[in-house]
Amino acid sequence: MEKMKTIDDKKTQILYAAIEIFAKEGLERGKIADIAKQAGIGKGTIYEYFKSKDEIFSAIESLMVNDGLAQVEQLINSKKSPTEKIEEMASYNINIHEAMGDSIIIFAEMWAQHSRGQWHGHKKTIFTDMYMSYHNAIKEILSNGIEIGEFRKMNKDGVATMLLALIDGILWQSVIFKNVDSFDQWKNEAIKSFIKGIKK
Amino acid sequence: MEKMKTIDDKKTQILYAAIEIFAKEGLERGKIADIAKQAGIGKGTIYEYFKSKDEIFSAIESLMVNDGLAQVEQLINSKKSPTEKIEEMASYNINIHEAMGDSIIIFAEMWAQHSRGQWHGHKKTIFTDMYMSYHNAIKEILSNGIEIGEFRKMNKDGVATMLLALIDGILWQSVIFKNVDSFDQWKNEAIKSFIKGIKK
DNA sequence: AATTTCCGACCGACCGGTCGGTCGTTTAAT
DNA sequence: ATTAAACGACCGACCGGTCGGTCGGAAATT
Repeated sequence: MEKMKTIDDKKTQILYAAIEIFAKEGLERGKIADIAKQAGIGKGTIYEYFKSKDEIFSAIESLMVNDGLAQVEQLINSKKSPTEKIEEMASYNINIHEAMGDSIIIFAEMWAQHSRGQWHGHKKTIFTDMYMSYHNAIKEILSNGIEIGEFRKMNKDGVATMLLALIDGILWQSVIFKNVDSFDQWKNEAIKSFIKGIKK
Repeated sequence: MEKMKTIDDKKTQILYAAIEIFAKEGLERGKIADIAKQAGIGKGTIYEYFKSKDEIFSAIESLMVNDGLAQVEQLINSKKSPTEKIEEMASYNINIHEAMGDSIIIFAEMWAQHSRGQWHGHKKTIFTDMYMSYHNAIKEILSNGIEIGEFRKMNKDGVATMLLALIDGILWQSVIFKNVDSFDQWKNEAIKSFIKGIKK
């Protein structure tokens, strides 16, 4: 177990180095040698823990996806009102870059990889699964809100898609216009408008 | 002049081949040799018309960006009501993939490239300019709508950001879940909700 | 009209640099 | 002393870009 832990730590160390490099350079231009340097280890060592570059990338995806899903689950099971839940989910996800710092850009890489993959008819990915989970979580909140009369009747799939779209889109714009200081204000207006759009 | 036309046609021919290849493989994995093959010409010939792979990519961006901006300008100057303008803009942009077919994925590539570019502190790109244009166009429509009492008072930057985010996000989800047949329904619900959120 | 010269679009074999992955050796741990 | 972990020089596949040569047709010459 102690040994297991050591291995996990090293894997994590490599993973975080890889996140930084891939975010900065992209999957193709980010070199294994760079990751090794960033992690402060030798290049060969990386291959003691991962079979290939692709495996590293997949591991990063799992890491991030699982983080997000854990957050959602926690939120779903909390005692807040539907409106608060929606607000919180949007706010949390839009602010995710505060927690991730600049490495947030790695999501762009993931998007590019997976949209290409989906398009090629590859099997469903962990990434699309994540979207489905989010989508369903939101639907659940909406159903609940409608039930207790907090929200109007609506096409729940449409609205769930909309909220996810909103979260993603705002996040991306914050990446591109990263020096916009009134971002918080924008974000709040967006969430407020969204809530107004679904209120009874 | 006749010669000029020939050159333009060849450039266009290469560009469309490149769009197909880059959409399918990404900027890094899409090989010049593949583009040549797709265009039905020799590899060397490509370099008669473009200086480098990057230049081809830039040309593709200009092509797409300019198309979008022309659309926006036309819409802005039309005689429709602000509400209709908003609806139409959202609808047009969300449906853009109908016009572009599979090549829509090249936008993912553009996103990835530019967010990375921003990170590296590159100068503003044609891509960010495009966003600003859209943003300002939406603000103008909103201002007008508020003036004539069709929309409530709001933080226009926030709402413009929100609408752009929404458009992008929905578009992307349609790419990832491309086999969703109720997409139109979702789209309409999203637009309807948005409008309700900004009505007076 | 026939013939020669000239042109430049087109081509793809080739070159040089790059980088993922390997492996024999060194170092550390037990 | 034995085993496990770490290492980085090395290999070779790969690919963007180059360049000398080809060839069809236009212009010049006869």
